[in-house]
Amino acid sequence: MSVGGSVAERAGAWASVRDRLRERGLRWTPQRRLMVDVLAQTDGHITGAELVERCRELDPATIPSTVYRTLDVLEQLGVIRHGHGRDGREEFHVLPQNEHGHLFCSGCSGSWDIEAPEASPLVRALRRQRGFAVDLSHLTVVGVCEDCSSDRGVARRS
Amino acid sequence: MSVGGSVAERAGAWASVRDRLRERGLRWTPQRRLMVDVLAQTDGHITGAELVERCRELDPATIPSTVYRTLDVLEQLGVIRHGHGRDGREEFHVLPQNEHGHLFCSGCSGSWDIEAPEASPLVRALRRQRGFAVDLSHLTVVGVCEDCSSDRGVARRS
DNA sequence: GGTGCAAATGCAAGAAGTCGCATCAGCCAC
DNA sequence: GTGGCTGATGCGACTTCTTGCATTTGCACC
Repeated sequence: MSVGGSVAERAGAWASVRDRLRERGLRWTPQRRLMVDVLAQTDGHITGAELVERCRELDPATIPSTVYRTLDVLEQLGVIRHGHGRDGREEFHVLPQNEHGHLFCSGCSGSWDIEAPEASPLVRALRRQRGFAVDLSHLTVVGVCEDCSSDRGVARRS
Repeated sequence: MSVGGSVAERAGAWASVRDRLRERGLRWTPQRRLMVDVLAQTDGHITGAELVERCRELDPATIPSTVYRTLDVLEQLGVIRHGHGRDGREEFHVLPQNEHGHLFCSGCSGSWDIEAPEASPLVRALRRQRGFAVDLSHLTVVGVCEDCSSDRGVARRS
């Protein structure tokens, strides 16, 4: 499920999608090929709506429900991982190498990654006290960043 | 912004909404009165859709956009606070006394509260390292609970 | 009790998904 | 190369909000 970091390894991960689908009795269709092409050119994050739009640029016949269903399948293969952004909308991490969460500022709408070491106090505490295994890629922490709190307490919708 | 915990204090908090609105030049309308009535009978959490439905039971003429707009206003008064549930849908904490976050299990869809002490390792770390002020009421941690991880790794949509 | 202005409402259209179902088409076996 | 099984697609309807705009109405002032 973990995928390497070099350009070649990333390309390999995408190239293997076709075979990984077939191994599971799933199919390699033109629509899925298009989506994989688009995702292979994407770094970091993408929302469902953005992906639909980019696919439509290449093939205007793209249907949203197909895109969302294929995203579910690709998530099962581990090549993407979904989370929820600051407004609760779905967001996908492409080729999640190092699982990470997100920090959102409700003042300036800024966004930062939270790497595993930074989250580990919480992750460890929850595991120890509740036996709960946190899905870090799914973690979104909302609050106010340093810059915004020194400005003033703007409380925008998040 | 913080509201007491006894029944009388809670009732008082709701009763004061009318005057708190007027103080700000805002209005007390039949629609808002209805919503406050419904919320006053609500413990803990409610989603926007649930609230719309309950209001409609009492007044079938209830319009969703009015409800959502009023929720924004009530949040500014501090009597509710919004967050995002496991599926990213909006969820409101009614009369937030002790700010808390949520833990969701993607296996069994179970939900637990995270109180401040439990989250404090993360909150403190982010404040110290980044000057970031976490909004705890907005925190939703997704993962797999003890029971589900001992069963097997069911990976349902979250 | 009336008047006027700004706030709220109602309505309609739109965004972002989600779901059920009939049809289509990969792909495995022959 | 063909056929058939089953997974995938396309489509339409629905959910949950969100936003713009015309109309209504609360309420402060006279």
